[in-house]
Amino acid sequence: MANSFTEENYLKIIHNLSGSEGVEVSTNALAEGTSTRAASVTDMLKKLSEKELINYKKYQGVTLTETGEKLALKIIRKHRLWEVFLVDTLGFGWDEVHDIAEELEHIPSDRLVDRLAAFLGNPQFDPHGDPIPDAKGNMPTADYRKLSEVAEGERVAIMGVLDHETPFLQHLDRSGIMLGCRLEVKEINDYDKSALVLIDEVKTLFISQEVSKNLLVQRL
Amino acid sequence: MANSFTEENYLKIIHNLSGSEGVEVSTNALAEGTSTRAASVTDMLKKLSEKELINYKKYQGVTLTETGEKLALKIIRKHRLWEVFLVDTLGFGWDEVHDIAEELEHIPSDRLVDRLAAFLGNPQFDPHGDPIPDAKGNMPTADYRKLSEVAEGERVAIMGVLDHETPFLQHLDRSGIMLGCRLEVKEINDYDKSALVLIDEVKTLFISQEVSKNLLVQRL
DNA sequence: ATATATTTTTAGGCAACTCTAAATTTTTTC
DNA sequence: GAAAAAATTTAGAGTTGCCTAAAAATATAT
Repeated sequence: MANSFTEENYLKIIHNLSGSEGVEVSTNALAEGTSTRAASVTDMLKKLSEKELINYKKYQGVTLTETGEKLALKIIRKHRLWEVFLVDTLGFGWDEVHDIAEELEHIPSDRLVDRLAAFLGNPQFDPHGDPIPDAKGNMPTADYRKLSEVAEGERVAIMGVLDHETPFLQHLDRSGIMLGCRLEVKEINDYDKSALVLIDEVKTLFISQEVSKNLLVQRL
Repeated sequence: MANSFTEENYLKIIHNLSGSEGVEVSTNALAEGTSTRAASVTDMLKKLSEKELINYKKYQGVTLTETGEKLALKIIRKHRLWEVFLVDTLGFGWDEVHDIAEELEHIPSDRLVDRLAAFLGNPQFDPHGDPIPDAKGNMPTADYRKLSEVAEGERVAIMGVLDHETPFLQHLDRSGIMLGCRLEVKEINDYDKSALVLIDEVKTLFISQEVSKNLLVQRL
């Protein structure tokens, strides 16, 4: 009755695609998320459904059951704690840790996770600003806005990113943008919605809407 | 051409059963080591042989090729480094880490291993006293003797264990025996070869031959 | 040196997870 | 509200790693 690496990945991806409201996830979305074919997804959905980890009715998409949700949160907790470890303890860049954490998240010892969390100081957010559920599955709350939704004149701090891909994170690195940076939105260009921002009171920079849509901020 | 979790386990076990002289390992020994049946072992040996990771001739046992040996050492390096991490960094007992390290050893990033080693201070020995190969596969040398081979009157330090199972390690914990302890062999009982030893100049203790055969020591 | 015991391999098969191709259901469009 | 398009499921099959039962090779013993 243990759950395989593959099953765990499905639960995690269903959770991520399902959002906080627990919306139905489609077979095709899962095929894309798992990099497999839709037919393979259907097979796995039957299996997860038999194990009562998901609610599945043919052609209707899936949601996690309570048990499935708990398992998903456990895996997400592990993934994010390992990311903190890789960045804070081992000195990896935030653009390098996703794939390694993807493997580490399936190591199955509860005691390991709890000790790791304690060693790291029970962090609430990972290196990309994503919340880390506690051992009971409670997510720290944090209502962030996208930088693209901030009005001219507002002063905000960068709290997270929505795009976790290496190219985006490296672009931020090259621009000198990192978590915790303080921004003042000086001007928003009417034509392309790019923003002129003052970073940490020292440097001004243009940020395209493409980028600002993927930056999460909090009012200062 | 990547190697699976299972293949890696075979290489590691072949290495461990093969000893430093690279002696042939039998199918049955592998069946025992992998907790599978001999027929399954034969299947896997064919596969590893095709990949040129082992030298295999039917009915003749197997040895590692140079490539196989390098891979095995890499896995052993990872296993032992993770054990150091679990004990030194996370505070696990030396009797608790084997199974977790057994999983962690298959995480595949070279950069991860190197950074982990650096973070731990490039340790040469794991919590059980086993040598940790460096990134090139060189084993630190250490010629230890078994405590059971030490003569009356000698003074030695405990450097490692041969039995890695939880019950043995817990027995040592309860007896107050740990790596680095200094022993003076006061007396060896003729009848059952048990030894009366003085530990760290403060405490005397009887050690059965069963135990002393599994303790590795070095002359002081 | 031959019979017996042991070890190892072959043969055939099962479970997990994947695939392609074809069939079915749902959604969209006119 | 059909017909066309898109999404999903079924059918049949491949790979990996495991199994049992039976056959073949090697080792042991008298």
